[in-house]
Amino acid sequence: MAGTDISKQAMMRMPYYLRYLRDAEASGASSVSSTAIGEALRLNSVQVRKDLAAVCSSKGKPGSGFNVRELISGIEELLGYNSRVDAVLVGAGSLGTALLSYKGFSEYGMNIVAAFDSSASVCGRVIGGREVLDASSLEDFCRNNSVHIGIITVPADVAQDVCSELIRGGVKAIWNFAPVKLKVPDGILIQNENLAASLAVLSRHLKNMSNAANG
Amino acid sequence: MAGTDISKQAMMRMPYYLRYLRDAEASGASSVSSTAIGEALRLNSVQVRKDLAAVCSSKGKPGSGFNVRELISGIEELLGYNSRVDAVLVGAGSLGTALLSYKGFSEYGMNIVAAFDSSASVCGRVIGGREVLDASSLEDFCRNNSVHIGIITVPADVAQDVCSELIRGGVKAIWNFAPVKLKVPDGILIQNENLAASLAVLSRHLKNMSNAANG
DNA sequence: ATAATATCGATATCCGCATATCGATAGATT
DNA sequence: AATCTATCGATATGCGGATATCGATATTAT
Repeated sequence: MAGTDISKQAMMRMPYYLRYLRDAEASGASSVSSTAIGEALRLNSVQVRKDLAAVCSSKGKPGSGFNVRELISGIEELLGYNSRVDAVLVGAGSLGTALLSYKGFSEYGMNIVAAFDSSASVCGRVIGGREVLDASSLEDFCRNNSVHIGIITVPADVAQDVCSELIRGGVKAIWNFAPVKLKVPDGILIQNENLAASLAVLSRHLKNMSNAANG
Repeated sequence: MAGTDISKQAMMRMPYYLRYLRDAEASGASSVSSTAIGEALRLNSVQVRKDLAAVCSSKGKPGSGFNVRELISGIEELLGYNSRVDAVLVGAGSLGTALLSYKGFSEYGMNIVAAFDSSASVCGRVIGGREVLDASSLEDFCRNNSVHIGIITVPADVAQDVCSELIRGGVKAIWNFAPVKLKVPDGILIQNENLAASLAVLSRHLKNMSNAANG
């Protein structure tokens, strides 16, 4: 079945393809070549073909390329943009508040149904249209509402506890913004979104540049 | 010189090491073994040694391990947590506002000195203690203030324009939150922080799980 | 109809990074 | 002091993903 055999890396390129294809369709294109996509996205055309081949049964035709509409449908289907997945967010600090206020997630098929925090001063407040609930009810909430995605935006030292609680509540995939490696049983996915790590890469680049400049 | 020969992947693991080491130091440990680190962080001990060897001149000693304090200093130095790097943020929408409000960056040595937006309704507003400036002054601001890091949180369709402008202003590294592949000349680093891509990975996992369950 | 061009899919190669192996050395134990 | 154990660094192996090559096929032009 589609999806299983797609590498994580390829999956992460899908949103880029999708955006390009939507633009192309808006420009009136009905078919597009892997060469053109590759050029626009700075990807090898072979890689583009390989990625797209895994998306949907729609084959590319020599001479013309791929059918834009079919690819768009295929990728949207693959990414789940047409369906809705519920998620909970834990940790209504500055980053958590940020994500709660962000309007873009619904476009990606994700719906944050509830937010949690352990601090009494935050509980009860409404952020991004959702009331912040007490963290003690987290596990039950997940179980009762069949929530399978958890977003962790708590401080590092409590991230593991929150993680374990989410899993006990039935969560299968966790988006972790805390700068710690979480320990989870097999079958649970952790997707780390480590801002510190990204900054490290930026920092390395600047350092290398100044080193190169100064000898 | 330290830093150049460290892979991007290794660099991204550094914040995890640092956190672990700080915890260890707080617990009174003066030395720590690669085995212990690897176990805590779910990393191969060989990889840990290789990463740490690249950090600082401090060698690990057989029998006891690495000196905690020296490692911490080395990593902090490597990551630039002791120095200050100025950055500008472009796009004060919901995500941009989120990042501006986030207090954690200073801890990582990054200082967002100014925010920009093209919308008249947003310019002049104060977010996270910084006034939002008009986007037309972006390039000059970067040049005049020697800003070398740009953060892009604008909609996808204008991200490339903003990117080019940042580069003309002298920016050397860009943290890109827009879901597009930016085209830049050699020597400019783009670090993509694609939330849609992360969600894609979560989505794939859930899909695979339900497929596995339903046959 | 025929030739030229664009594009595809499949196979093979290459590369970076993670992992495994192994001899050497510091510290602990008896 | 002799021996044992933990840990290190260096070298070799393995794997996943990106890239290159090549024959085949569709479209376009003459």
